[in-house]
Amino acid sequence: MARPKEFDPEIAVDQAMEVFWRKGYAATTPQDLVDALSIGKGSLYNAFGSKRELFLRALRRYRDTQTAALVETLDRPGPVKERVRAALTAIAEMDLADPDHRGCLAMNSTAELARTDKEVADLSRRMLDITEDAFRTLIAEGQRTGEISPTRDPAALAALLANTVAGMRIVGRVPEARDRLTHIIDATINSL
Amino acid sequence: MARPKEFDPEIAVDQAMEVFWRKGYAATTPQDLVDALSIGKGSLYNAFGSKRELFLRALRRYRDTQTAALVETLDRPGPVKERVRAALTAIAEMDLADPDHRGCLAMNSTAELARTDKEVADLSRRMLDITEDAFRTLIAEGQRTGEISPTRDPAALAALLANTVAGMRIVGRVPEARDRLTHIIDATINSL
DNA sequence: GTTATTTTGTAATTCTGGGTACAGAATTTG
DNA sequence: CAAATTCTGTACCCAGAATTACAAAATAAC
Repeated sequence: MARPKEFDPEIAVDQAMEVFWRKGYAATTPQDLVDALSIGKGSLYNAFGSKRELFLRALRRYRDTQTAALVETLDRPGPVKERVRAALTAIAEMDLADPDHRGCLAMNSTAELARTDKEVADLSRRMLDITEDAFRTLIAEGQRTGEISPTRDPAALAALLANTVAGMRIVGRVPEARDRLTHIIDATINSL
Repeated sequence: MARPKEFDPEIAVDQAMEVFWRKGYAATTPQDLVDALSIGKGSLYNAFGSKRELFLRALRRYRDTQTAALVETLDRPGPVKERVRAALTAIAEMDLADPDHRGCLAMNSTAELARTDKEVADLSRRMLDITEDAFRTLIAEGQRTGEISPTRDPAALAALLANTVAGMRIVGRVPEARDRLTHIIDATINSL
């Protein structure tokens, strides 16, 4: 109906996500975004309205891709405990391999903004819910196959595993985290 | 030797800690600090040099008081598992009772600053180390008394417990955390 | 009581963050 | 092609952040 955009908003959101992930919300300036997305300020504000709106889009995108990746890993065939280990190991390796030590955008945002921004808080809650659901389903399967004791409460165990993931993503940001993360994974698997 | 300070720097650091804890580092302005400490800007900068230096003093103080409180709880008499439960419950209740949902200053600061501020990152690592040590000692005691299986690796289990605490303090900040935290504690105790 | 020293409060000061205004360019529709 | 509409880039704007400057005040030492 009129002049078309010269950039792809979806790609732009992805790029914005990287910036927010690396620097945090408050520390990211409009100029950082303009530089990273390679568009003008006019286009930025025309397309996304405000820094916060763009941030929320980026955070939603992050949640969706991350939870999908976790569910995908947990859904692969094999013994249940091995699948849990694979998922935790993937997360640990991801954090350790990242030279920027960005951790998890959602947990970082929770720490930074959950108190004042309800929308961010709800987004994080949703992400934890999805993570817990995925673990609960897996644990129930493990109890059917006999890999996990039927006396354990799947809901509680799932909450614990989701919490372990959340913790790892913060702990993975402090220096010399490798041994810590390895210990956490080993002890977790031995606790199932 | 000259004019004495009209305020107690120790108390001022405590008050600054409260502000940083509530608002985060970047979101705290010198004006916020001046208001909370009830001193002038001149005094603030004369006494502490810069916002960052004051923040680091506050963070150190936080680490010291928090770790001391945890160690104190874990050192109380009673069965080992009950002591772990008491410590986790105390943390959960603290987070749930706080109307501001501030979580843990050290973990919040890690999420916000660990990537760029080595001093903050090292401080957080130290706090995790102390926490882990306290749990490890307790677990060793549990293995001596037979409360905890001797086949388990105390170091790994301690890392897991410290990580559980770290996770809880983030997770406790999202809405409707009570059930989640209760589940986490129950599953943790059942995993020992 | 004078001097030296440190603290205090107020008033600048500088810089940046987040955003707006606007003129011109690129489209679609008819 | 004209009209209507939406995008783009540049320039501008204003508030507030973090600090500094400085004069006046309070004290200790002599």
